[in-house]
Amino acid sequence: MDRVNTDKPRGRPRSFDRGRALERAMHVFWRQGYEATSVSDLTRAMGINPPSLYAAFGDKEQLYLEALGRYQQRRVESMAKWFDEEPTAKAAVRRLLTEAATELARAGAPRGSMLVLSAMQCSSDALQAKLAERRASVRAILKARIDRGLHEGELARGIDTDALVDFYSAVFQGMSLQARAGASRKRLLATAALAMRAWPGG
Amino acid sequence: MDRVNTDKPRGRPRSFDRGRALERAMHVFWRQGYEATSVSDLTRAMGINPPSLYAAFGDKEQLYLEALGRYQQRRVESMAKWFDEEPTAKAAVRRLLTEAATELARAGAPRGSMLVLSAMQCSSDALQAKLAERRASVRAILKARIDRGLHEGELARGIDTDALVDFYSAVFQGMSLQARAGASRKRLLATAALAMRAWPGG
DNA sequence: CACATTCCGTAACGATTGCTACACATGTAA
DNA sequence: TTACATGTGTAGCAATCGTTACGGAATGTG
Repeated sequence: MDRVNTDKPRGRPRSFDRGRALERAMHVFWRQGYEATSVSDLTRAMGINPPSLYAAFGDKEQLYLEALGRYQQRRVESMAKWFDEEPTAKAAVRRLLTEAATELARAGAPRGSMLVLSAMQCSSDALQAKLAERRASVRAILKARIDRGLHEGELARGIDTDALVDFYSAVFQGMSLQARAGASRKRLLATAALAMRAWPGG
Repeated sequence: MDRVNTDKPRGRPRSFDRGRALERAMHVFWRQGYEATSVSDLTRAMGINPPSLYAAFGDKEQLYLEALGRYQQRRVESMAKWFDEEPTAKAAVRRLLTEAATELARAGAPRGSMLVLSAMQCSSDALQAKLAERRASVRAILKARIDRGLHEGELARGIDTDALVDFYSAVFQGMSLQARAGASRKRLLATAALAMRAWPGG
């Protein structure tokens, strides 16, 4: 529903960069979570006043969902690339976890995955339901890659790929929390390496 | 500094059961987190009015810490028992994860570990620091049990027990988040079983 | 120029937040 | 009974919450 400005815009033009403002909002939400971020935190970080925020983004919840959407889009693109580059499901999962170790502990960005952290940083039931959908969509990408390994014969028939997805998702979520608590990239890599020992068939 | 009431109490006696009220507060905090729980949520659940809450527990933060302390104490006691009953470090870790699968998905209680969830449900830096200490103390118990296995020759010399502790902590944290998201006991058990495949030496 | 349209900044709305002043109730001690 | 000490309930504090009404500023169109 976003008009992409092919028509000539009428009225006073917006005096700030919408994308840049969204990026700033994303970082604030990522660092503090939905509930703990106030609209005045947002307006301060975005460099605009409340009416501009509401005109451009709807309300706090819509802004959060759009910010999370931007975060999720990038993560999904990265995952798709990694999964495509790696020849096997096992290598793909290893790649996911090792890249995660670097991303989750990156300096200059909030620690941990915004998507994982969002799970508990908000209490609205309506919002929680939407967040669950988004997490499910990321989970589905991982499951698709592992199932592909199954169909290609990399994994023995009868392997419970849902259980594998649960396990590696849990490891990723745990790494996310540990990154949040200050764990170094090196320690996250060690956890990722141990997790790969659980892959079927060694 | 709590006087244990061996002396005769003077003045009007408290008209509610402090322990029962604390228990109710614990459940509310556990379900909703620190930030998302308002004092009026607490007073409603505890069946008392704000002045009674403040007189008996200090303020919202102290009440949270005391409620979390009660939760933590029980968890620590359980862990100590399990770790003492199991003959090896590997069996102890397996026991921890399988018991966790049951506890985290127990009906009638909030899903997930209150201690794990607390990591991101509050934004005060001062509070975060105290929560980090508590998580560290639980982590230390696990590390002590694994190190015991090392000293008893169960684990090969040179094994990085810190890495093992990181890994199994991450798995526990991930299971906690998945329990929160609705994962069944059965699926949590499957994750626990996969995690045990990463134990050194199979 | 006027006009319509859209955005910006100020300023404030009602609701809720964590917390407490105050008057009264209820207990022990003299 | 009187004095003291403590808890309870009402009622409301200042601050902040998410949100918006309003008037003026900036643009395109006639």
